Amino acid sequence: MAEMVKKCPECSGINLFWNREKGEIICRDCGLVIEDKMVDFTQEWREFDSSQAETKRRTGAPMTFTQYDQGLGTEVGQKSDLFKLGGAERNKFFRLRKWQYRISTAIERNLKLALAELKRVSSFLKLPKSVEEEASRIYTLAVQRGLVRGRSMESVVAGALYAACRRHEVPRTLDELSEASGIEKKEIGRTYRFVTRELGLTILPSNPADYIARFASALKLSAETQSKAIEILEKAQKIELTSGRGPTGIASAALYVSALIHGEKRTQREVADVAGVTEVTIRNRYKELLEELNLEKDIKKTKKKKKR
DNA sequence: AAGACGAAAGTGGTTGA
DNA sequence: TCAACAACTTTCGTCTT
Repeated sequence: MAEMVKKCPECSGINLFWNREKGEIICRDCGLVIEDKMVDFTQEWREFDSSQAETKRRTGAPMTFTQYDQGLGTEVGQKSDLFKLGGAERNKFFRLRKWQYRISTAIERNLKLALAELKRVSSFLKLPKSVEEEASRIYTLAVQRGLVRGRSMESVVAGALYAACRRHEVPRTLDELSEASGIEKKEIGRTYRFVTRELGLTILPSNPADYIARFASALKLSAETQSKAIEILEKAQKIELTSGRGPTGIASAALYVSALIHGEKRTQREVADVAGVTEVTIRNRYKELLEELNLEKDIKKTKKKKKR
């Protein structure tokens, strides 16, 4: 009995990702959340002032970084504490509370705006919830360390998202982030580097294989072609053809070759557009792949097959 | 005619003195 | 801080299918 392979109902991709913590199954190709056990009936979470917080905030809320203070706030004292204090102490108390209020409202305001923007960009790119959560966490940390100062809020948001994508092995290119957020590519790259360095986030160099699934589905290539492309990538990595080169270029070249081998030819132009690189780059990588992995025979084989 | 190929010049980013 | 450098892009002419 053949086991049923789960497919994404949206794009029928097979590259599904099970996020155990959140109980979600996510399609890595199109970002669709396929199974989400926690049906979300929650009310609108935004609070506009502390009185609304009283009515809108629910006790026992899950701690989340998409909420500006992770759903948990700290305040300097309550009025009832005042009875315990003397005059000088009392003044100090008010001063502290005033400052606390000022600082927290400034950060709060920033976070509310930023997280709204973050959600917008995230949903535009159809990113899974787990990535959005991670990005929110990164952004929150960045704000707390004052890393946003001197930079536009949007660019830090984009940088945080970019970092979160890489950490969750669902990389998006800088171009995609740029399109979604309206921030220049180099600006995103800069804030991304800055933020990750300052926060000491370790980011693995992105793996070309992570791009394959998404590019392949955009080009409507078969699953066999996909796995062949990944196979090629692995070989290429072993002989260190991949180091130092842009991961998208390598991924697209591998995909291009693999499509040729399986007789599902796509033009260099098509692959280049999807991957966000130029034909020239594909050609260069493609040439290297052919030379180093002697794949010519595989391609010739499929050509002969076609003639018959 | 379209796609593939390759050369040449330009760009943005990294590295090492 | 500056220059050398590698990767990648843009542009354009030529070859192949």
